[in-house]
Amino acid sequence: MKLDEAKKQFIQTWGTLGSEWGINRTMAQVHALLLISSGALCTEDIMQELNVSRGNANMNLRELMNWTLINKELVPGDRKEYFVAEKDIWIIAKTIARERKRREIEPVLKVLNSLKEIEGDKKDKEIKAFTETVGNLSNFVDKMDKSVDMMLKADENWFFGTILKMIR
Amino acid sequence: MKLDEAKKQFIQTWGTLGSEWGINRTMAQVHALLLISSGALCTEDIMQELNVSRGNANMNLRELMNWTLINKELVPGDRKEYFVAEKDIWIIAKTIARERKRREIEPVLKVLNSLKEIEGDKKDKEIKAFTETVGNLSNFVDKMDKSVDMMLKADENWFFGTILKMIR
DNA sequence: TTAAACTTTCAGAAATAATTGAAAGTTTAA
DNA sequence: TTAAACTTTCAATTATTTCTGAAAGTTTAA
Repeated sequence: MKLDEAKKQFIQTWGTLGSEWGINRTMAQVHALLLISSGALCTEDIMQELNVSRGNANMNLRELMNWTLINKELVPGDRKEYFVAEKDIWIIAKTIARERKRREIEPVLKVLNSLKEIEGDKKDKEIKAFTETVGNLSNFVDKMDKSVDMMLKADENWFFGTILKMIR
Repeated sequence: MKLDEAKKQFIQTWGTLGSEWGINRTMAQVHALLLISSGALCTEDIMQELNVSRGNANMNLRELMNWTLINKELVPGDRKEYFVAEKDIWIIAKTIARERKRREIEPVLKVLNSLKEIEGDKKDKEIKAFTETVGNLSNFVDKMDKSVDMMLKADENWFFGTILKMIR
């Protein structure tokens, strides 16, 4: 396969995966493009490669910076801003895990905890069913949260080494 | 807090989390409702509790059955179909992991593997950057995939026990 | 049979999310 | 200063996803 065709497919695939996981398709595509580029790209490059408007490119670049998945890079003697993606997949994975934990898991955990105490007869089966599910879920999400913390501190080889030798 | 208010909040929270993770909000809400109900509910119940149309309720119930997160339950002497959710959180987590792996991770892995071989000069820096990122990513996704397989075979206590004692 | 009870379908409507592009804002070199 | 080079904003538009509800389809009891 030719490089250009392969790039297109990669960008397309990554965009689709992103949107299946609740991430704006273009943001995922910009990320994909920067991931496979050898050097830094400017807004203009991204507009051309992905056929998107300046506003769209700018917005998603900013968002990727919020996620700390890309960085600005200055080219001496050039006023334009250039962007590079972090290329280390383990660092990328940890960054995404950290952000989603912060934005999504932690708020849910707070709500779940606040729902543990319900007024009324503790023998009532509706109250029992609710309390039990919320309790189990909160317990589970808490363990997930702690597992993510663990992963965030871990070294890649040690992490997968330990996980993968668990069974085989 | 009163049960009714707590139920509302739970359903709302779960719906929001679902849509952040690329799952239809209503599907997540129907699931939430069934998770905290003590008995089986029929389509009518769901339409009322969530204020959704018959078509919407039906569609999302079917989808939840596809995911095997809920089951039909027959009530003797009643022609209506009733639905119950699996309540064991570990089983739910494994079901979701298994489905997302099958629907999303595996297809991506196939594409990544097909993109490893690129025509052209292997010294060219564009080709090098592409091949390296795709290689690393494919390697990483593969390990993720195997980790999910491991989790799918594991017992909850052993799984979290092992993970959580890794650091602390 | 048949008709009531129930489930499914799907075209159109509504809601939500993403995108455009031109104007406003900012920075920099001279 | 100032004007060219660049970035950001945002109202309006477009695209995508979800939902509705009536009609069609199916099952069952009598």
